[in-house]
Amino acid sequence: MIQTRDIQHFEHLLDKHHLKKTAPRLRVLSMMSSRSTATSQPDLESLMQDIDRVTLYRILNAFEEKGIIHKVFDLNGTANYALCSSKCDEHDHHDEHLHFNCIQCKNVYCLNDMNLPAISLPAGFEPQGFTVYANGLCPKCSKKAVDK
Amino acid sequence: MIQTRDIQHFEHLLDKHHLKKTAPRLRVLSMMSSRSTATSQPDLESLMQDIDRVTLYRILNAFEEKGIIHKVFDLNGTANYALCSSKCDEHDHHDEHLHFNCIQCKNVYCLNDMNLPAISLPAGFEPQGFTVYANGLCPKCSKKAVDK
DNA sequence: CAAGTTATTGCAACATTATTGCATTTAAAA
DNA sequence: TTTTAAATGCAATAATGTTGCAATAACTTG
Repeated sequence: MIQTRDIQHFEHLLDKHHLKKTAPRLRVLSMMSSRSTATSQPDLESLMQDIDRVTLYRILNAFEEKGIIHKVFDLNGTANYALCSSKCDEHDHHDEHLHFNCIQCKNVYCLNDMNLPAISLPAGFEPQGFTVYANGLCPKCSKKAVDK
Repeated sequence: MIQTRDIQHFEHLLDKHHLKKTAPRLRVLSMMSSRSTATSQPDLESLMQDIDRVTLYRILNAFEEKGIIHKVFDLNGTANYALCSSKCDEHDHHDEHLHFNCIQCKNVYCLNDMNLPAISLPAGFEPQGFTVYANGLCPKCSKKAVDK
């Protein structure tokens, strides 16, 4: 459930990034924060049918640009969006966390607090960031598999 | 340059997966093997304009299903395709290698022979595979940056 | 707090990509 | 060679990404 302090947090977030506090934007933020997994653009669209498709598209773009949300691609290449951890901002947008794609329920989990081991690359490559995708069964689905 | 033994290899590959040896399929295989980086669907399309778009689409799907190629998403979420290492097959399709997205030239490199460090997940998650994406500058582009 | 300014929205239109059905063609098998 | 099963190419449609523009809503300033 969305609390008053969440609303205030969202408004602050928009303020911080010089984005106007509009109804569609606040609704997108509260929708995303109410979900434990990343949400695809089509899903967001059907969850908030009264927001225009193009508006949603632009809101997501603006949020991503500002470092408020990040984009994750699932196993089908569909873009999924999730709120960034509070540490991200426009200039230091690090989504170096781990993404988990469940092959059963298709949900995308952002496992923010995992620290990744160092990864070495061949000579010449100069990495600026890493993203790790794991696929398999999420806790819910692996539990179901055992229960059967 | 494509050698006779490559053609034979491709034909064998199709045979092995019970796919008919057709001209478009062989052309797609030789095109992909001639490129050091993964190739996007739009690029493949313009490289082989006389192959129908739908045919290309279906060829790529069939190849991926059989474990002949794998799909990599670049920073824009566009699918890029590359030949799998010879060890992949239908039942053991492990593309647990490292993908490198160059932010300059946009090329996608498949760094097959890197072994990834073990990655641990929260309790309940049962991973079946990992894919690591690094983004940054590839050897060519980082060299150019220094030269300037 | 009213008026002006600017960002944002929603609509229409268009571009690109993904996907399906079907008739025709081609490769492999008999 | 004939048969048959798969693959191709075309047409059509669906889904998604993107732009321009007029109307609207949010912020700013006097």
